[in-house]
Amino acid sequence: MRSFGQTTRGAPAGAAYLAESVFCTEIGEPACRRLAGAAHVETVPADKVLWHDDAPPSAVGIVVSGYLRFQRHSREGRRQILNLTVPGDLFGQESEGRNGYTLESATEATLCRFDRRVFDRLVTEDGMLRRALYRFNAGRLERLRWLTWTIGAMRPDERIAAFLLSARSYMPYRALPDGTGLISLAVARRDIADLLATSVETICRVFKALERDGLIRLLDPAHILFLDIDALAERAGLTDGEDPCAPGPVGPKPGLAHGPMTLINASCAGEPLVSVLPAWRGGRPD
Amino acid sequence: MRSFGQTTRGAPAGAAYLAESVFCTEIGEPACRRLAGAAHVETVPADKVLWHDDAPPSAVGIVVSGYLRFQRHSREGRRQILNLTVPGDLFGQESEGRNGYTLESATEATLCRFDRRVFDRLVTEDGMLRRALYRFNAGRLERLRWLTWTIGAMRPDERIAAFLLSARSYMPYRALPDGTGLISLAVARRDIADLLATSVETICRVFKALERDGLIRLLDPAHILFLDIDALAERAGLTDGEDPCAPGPVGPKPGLAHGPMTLINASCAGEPLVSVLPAWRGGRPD
DNA sequence: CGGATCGTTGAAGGTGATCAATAATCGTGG
DNA sequence: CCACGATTATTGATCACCTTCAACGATCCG
Repeated sequence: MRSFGQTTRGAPAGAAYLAESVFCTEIGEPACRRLAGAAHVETVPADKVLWHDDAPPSAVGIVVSGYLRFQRHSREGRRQILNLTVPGDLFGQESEGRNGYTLESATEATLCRFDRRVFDRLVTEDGMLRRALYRFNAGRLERLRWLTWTIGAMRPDERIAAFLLSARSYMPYRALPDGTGLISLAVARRDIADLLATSVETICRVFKALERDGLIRLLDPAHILFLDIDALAERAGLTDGEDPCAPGPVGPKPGLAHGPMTLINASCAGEPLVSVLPAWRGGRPD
Repeated sequence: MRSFGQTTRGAPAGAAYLAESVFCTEIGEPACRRLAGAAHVETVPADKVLWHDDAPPSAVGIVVSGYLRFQRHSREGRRQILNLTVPGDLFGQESEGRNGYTLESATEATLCRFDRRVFDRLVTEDGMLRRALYRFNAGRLERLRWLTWTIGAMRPDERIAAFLLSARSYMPYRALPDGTGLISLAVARRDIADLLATSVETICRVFKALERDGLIRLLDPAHILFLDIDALAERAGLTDGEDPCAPGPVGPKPGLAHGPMTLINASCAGEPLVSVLPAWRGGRPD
């Protein structure tokens, strides 16, 4: 199932993926049909560079599954992730600036790419597509505001709690009947750290602290059971229960617009959860 | 000259301001003329709330002079400024999210406001205006990326040095023939601190440290003389001399599009600079 | 002149990054 | 199947940095 290390290509079969995506319903029937002709599906391994600042942004498309990181490096090796591109998101439009940005895959990812010329021409012709792009950019801006706010005004432990809560809307998450919830952290610690402007060690420690206090339970490095979501929100600094925005899907219905994403297959009732979890095989949540 | 504490209104006289603004050349002749009819100029004192999240965003317009802060407060009193709206910028479009954002004047500011209904109608009708709005949003996003990167990956002293350099393009700045430069910090320490996610004390100390090292000279709290711009860039973490983006004007020619902004009236040659500086009368750079 | 705000300076203390070591897991190859 | 190296997650200890608290001086406004 995992075709690591090499890139699989699928030609216009991408139409199938496209048809059921939120993006397609956003841009309307005609644009979707014309785009489907110029689409092809591609699966890239983790940590693959999609483009950096000098390479022209030949890539436009939507993420079918997996996660991309839009980031910037400093000469001293420091890194800041500015956007986590999640399934359903559009990518390739970020290339406005000529700064040292890089777009990489954070996990193995399946992408539905469009030919850029076709895409650009369609943008000039189709008003509905333009409006959708406008909304996407507005969503990007709002997500970045959330991130900036979180990094600038929150302590690391608050950031991490807030991130966990927000991740419910764009990472495999299953609310269980007893009020708890099971989440699958799709990206590595390092990426979470560089997104939240902290260190992997701090993330570990905060996770353990949250577990000590009975807010979460660490099943394995990639799976966390939320035991007390309200207390978690308390930790995150928001007295109101719900997170406002956070790096989630940018579509019109954030939190619902998952697109093709496999949910965790967990038992429903009081059954021991660990037993139904796939052994953590590094290959991240399936 | 300073009508502090009360708000002065000027009716359609705003057309004059509008005509010479970058914004107007951006949106084209016809849109500009129609907008001028619905424009009126208003001068607000510092620290005036233009809107917060519950109040409908009745305000749309461009900043003629002065600075606005787009910010978010936490319950514990922490604040993060997410955008510094500078002369020439469009404001009032940020209101997408329903989060706890606030738009306030950071200094006394002169605004050219548009009737929102006229503006919205014009947006639906005029494609050139729409394209200009798109560019403005793209610029906003790029500026926020710079801020997020700076806060997340830089140390406080690096942030402050980078901020000083970037401020050259959107605050009163005068390059002097001998290679130095004189800048007028238009906003208070507190605002700089909350923009860069640090404290006013740290800003003071870093300023003093930069002065000790001969990079700058503190003339008075609002005026700084840049003595060694290259070394300043070095401190800012960028080995390349120039700052890439930073919170500057969002127009097509960042750094040049000052619009109506008074420059520092300083002597040109080796004359003592302090003598020509207006005594710092709290009222910020005129 | 008195109150308020802002900027500057000093001291202290906590916090989180950094370094270092161990454990666990995966991929490879035998 | 097992050994091996590489990568990642975890845990511990140390320390520098920066925030916080406090006090003072300067300026503005009444």
